[in-house]
Amino acid sequence: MHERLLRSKGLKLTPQRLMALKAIEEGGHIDIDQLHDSFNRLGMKIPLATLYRILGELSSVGILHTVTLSGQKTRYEIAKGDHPHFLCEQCGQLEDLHITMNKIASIAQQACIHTTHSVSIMLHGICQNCSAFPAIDKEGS
Amino acid sequence: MHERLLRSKGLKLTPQRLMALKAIEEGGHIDIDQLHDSFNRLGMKIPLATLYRILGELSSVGILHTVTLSGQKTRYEIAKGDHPHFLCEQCGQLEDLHITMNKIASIAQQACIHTTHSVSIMLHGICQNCSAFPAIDKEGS
DNA sequence: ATCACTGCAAAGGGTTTGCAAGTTC
DNA sequence: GAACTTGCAAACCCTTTGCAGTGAT
Repeated sequence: MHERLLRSKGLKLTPQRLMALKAIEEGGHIDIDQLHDSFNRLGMKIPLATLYRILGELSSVGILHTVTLSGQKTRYEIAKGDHPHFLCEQCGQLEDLHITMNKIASIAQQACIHTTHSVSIMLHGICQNCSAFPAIDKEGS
Repeated sequence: MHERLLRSKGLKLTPQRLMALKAIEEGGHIDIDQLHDSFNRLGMKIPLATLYRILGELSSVGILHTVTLSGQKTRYEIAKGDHPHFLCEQCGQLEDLHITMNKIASIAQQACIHTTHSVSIMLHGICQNCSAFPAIDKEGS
């Protein structure tokens, strides 16, 4: 399945690439360090430099999509079309919002005289989990 | 005017801060290098480190707003409430879109079960100027 | 005069690159 | 076997920080 993806882009199948795709698929929206940890947990040593290269390639061919966040590490997700995200300001978790971008884009487009190719929308707030347990510090003190 | 802003935040009036605010106000959405150039053009030498510090302070007290872009330098604008932006993929210019965020946010919110504090919306496309002169390369070859 | 701010230089962190060795097809 | 990919180390940003000197109130 990921094999098809890679082949379709003319990329060779390597364990590193397959593992990266698997981890990102399972992890949802993860940054490079979380990805690196996924490798380590399975005993697969991989240099960050290689991960950066893999993530860059997969992004540039459109297999991955990057979410750039102010002051935070870039998150990666399997590309599945534009959609809004919700970022929890407390725990940093990123969630997909299930709404077609068309609605939003069409409204934004009303104010925009240019040709729009894509729209990125990020909501910032506090997620349900953090609302329920506001004092819990994930990072540990 | 900028004097009031700084005073209201308990910040001292310095030529560097006033100049930064003036340049950002005039420049619209500029990055730190463009800001640095503004200083240089007027013969004001200033280290980047100081600019970073000034921009960080003014942002943290809410006088400035930062726009984080994937793969590009952060842009700064005078904070004037949330609003969508349009980023030209060709020339990189950033424009304000004049539409209330409420409309967009309310639609996005329909898909979002969490409390939302802010919304950032970025449209990506080709601006009018670049559509008219697609071959012109601002950077020079 | 005091506290805040700037300038300078050096450190820091994330990301990229060159090249040799190892893999995939 | 040819082309691509990985691993390693070093280089490269951009950004932050420590500290002494300067400036604002």
